[in-house]
Amino acid sequence: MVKNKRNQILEAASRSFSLFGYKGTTIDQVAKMADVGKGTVYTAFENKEDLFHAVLQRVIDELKAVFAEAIKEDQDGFENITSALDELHTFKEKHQLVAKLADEVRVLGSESANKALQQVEYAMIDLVKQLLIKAERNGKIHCPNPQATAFLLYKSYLSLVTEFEENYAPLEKEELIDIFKLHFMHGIAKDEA
Amino acid sequence: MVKNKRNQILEAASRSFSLFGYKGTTIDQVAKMADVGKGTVYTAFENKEDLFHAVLQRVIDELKAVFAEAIKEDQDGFENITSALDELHTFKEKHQLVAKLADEVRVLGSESANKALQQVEYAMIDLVKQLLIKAERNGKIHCPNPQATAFLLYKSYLSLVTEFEENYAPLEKEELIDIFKLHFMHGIAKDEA
Amino acid sequence: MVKNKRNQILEAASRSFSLFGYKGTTIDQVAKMADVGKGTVYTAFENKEDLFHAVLQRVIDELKAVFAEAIKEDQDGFENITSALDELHTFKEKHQLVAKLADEVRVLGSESANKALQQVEYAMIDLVKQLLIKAERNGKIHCPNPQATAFLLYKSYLSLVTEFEENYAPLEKEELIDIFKLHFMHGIAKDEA
Amino acid sequence: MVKNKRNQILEAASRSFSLFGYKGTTIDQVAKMADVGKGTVYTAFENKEDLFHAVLQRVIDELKAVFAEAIKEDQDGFENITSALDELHTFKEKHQLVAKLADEVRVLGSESANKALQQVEYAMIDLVKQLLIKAERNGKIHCPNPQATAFLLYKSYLSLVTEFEENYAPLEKEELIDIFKLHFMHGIAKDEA
DNA sequence: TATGAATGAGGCTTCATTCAT
DNA sequence: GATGAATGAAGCCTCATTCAT
Repeated sequence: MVKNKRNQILEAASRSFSLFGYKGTTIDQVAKMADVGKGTVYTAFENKEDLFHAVLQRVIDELKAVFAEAIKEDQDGFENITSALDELHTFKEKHQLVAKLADEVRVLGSESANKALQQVEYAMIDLVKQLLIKAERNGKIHCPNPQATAFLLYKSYLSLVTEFEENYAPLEKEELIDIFKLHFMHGIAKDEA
Repeated sequence: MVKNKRNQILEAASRSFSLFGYKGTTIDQVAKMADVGKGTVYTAFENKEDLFHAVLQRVIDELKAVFAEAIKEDQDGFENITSALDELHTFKEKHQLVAKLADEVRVLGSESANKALQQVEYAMIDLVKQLLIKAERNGKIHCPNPQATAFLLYKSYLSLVTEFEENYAPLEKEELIDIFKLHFMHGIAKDEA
Repeated sequence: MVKNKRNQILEAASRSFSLFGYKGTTIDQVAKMADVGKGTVYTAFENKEDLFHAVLQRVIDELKAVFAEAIKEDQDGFENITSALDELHTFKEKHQLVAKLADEVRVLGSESANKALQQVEYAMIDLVKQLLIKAERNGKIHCPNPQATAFLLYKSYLSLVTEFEENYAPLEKEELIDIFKLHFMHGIAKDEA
Repeated sequence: MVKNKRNQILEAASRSFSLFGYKGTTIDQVAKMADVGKGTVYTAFENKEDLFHAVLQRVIDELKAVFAEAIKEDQDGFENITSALDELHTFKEKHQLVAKLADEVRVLGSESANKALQQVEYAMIDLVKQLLIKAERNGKIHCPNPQATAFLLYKSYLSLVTEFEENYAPLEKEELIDIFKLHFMHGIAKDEA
């Protein structure tokens, strides 16, 4: 069962990278967590970086799929940020992993891993951008720099579901959506000068 | 001149940690960049972690000082986000370093370094929070969850001056301020339903 | 063959510790002498001290075994120092190693190694003491301070087979026994024949 | 005061070598204990080994002097082992240092240090040997192998005042003498009283 | 194909020694 | 002459990777 072992390893690596980061993950760890021999890791993957790459790719693919779904369903263009975030939120853990790996990659950054990771981010941010553009065309929002807005939305979401939860307070999904509505949709200024 | 060599090393370490991260930085590297012998690093610092800690502390202290200034000058309470960001922006590089180190620490996190870093973030986010609360009392803004808002403002700022610039486009200070005004002060919704 | 490599290393370490002492022995040395890679040493032993400990333990165990034999065979109680020394002498090299390691341990003494080493010495000296006490009860010898006598016998034996041989003259087994008979038997014998 | 500093260092090194051994003694340690700068050690001594050598030499010289005295006073030839040991015992600490250094030297043994140390031992053992020979000529003792006997006497003395005291029980001078009388005098005396 | 014992490059740290002040 | 900051060789240990079974 080639695929089976490979998946065990991928799963274990995913968990380990997420918990301990790239340098903090040893092949021994992964092998043990996957319940396979150390050598087996090297029959399934070229080397540590290749394994990292594969973990990344899997997350990327899953997230892309979610977004492909999301964009199909959203016909009105960002009208209901609520449901979009709702959808997004079902993959909170995946995003948390992405955030962790992004840290890693920024820090240790083998070029290739970096590229792979940026691919996800680009894809997701670009998707948000498309939604924003559509929404503006529909006259729903005012958004002169959709690139920056999309970037901010995505990054803010990540920050909230990773660090904020960790260091300040856990957030219910409703609170999370409220925060987004407040800040991005409406703004905090009381009387708009 | 004790302080001189120590500062050379601190400076070099700062650059190296910023570029390659904690694990990615070797003492040999630092020594070479500081143009001192490897052993010299160990006359100035107990060990690698101590050096890291010192780099962190220096940034922390500088940032704390900036913020102490900033809060004094802002008498109206967040009225002019413009000038606040302006002030903040003079320390862009320091923040970029903090962001990098924060990644490191989150990933490799020796407890002590982690504590030190959170201290800065707490301090800065708390400071923003105070400004927000004051502004709300003055009726300038509507802000039901100042903690979250402060967190978002700080993190968004960091994201923009680090990753956004790196991956998408460099931002002029004016653009940066515009982005903040647009998103946080006013919001992007055209007619608020 | 796990035990095989482990034994190669143990053997090599034994020789190296014996020749160059603890500090004077490098892991590289041991690895080279054992004809294994440096890393292999660390698959078999936790660290250098652990290796030292293991070497010590092996000698200890061997010597304990010899003594267990010796005491069984001596039914008359130290009557025939000749045969006792004879027996003992078959492990001359081991004792020489113990002496060397004892020097090391006294000098560099990690507590644990020290404990281990004293265990052997205590065991062996105590055994001699028991023999002395038995012999005295049987009226064979006069020995008011068996502790001191046992200590002296053991240490003298060690000195003779290590330093004396090294610095003055090699000793035939018969000479060694003669020396002991002369100095200690005649000294401690109650009725002088 | 050249001699003064040099003596401070010699004194400090003596203590440190005695306490921590050769490898266990750092030049920093010695400098601190001598209350001089580290560099000063190198103005007074060529290098660490030279310092060690000097410490050794000083002990050697002192002990030689004691023995020179001892042999003059003993006109009867080993008749009164009591008074000989008595004399010897006033230099117990020196002997303990010699024992410690001897361990060191055996372990780390630079040839030169080894030679130096053996010189003391040779000198002292030889002196004992002369006494033994004289005593035998006078018909006081029976001693077919004075070399070995002298060696044993000296080593036994050292063992008793170092290890035995440390590990078993402190010895009063009287006890020590009794032990020697018991083991060696009665053993080697021709006519057993 | 799966395994894990074996490997060695590379990193941190210590400390004897030098040299500018 | 005295000093101690600076140095780098050398030692211990980790871990990605290989290879014989």
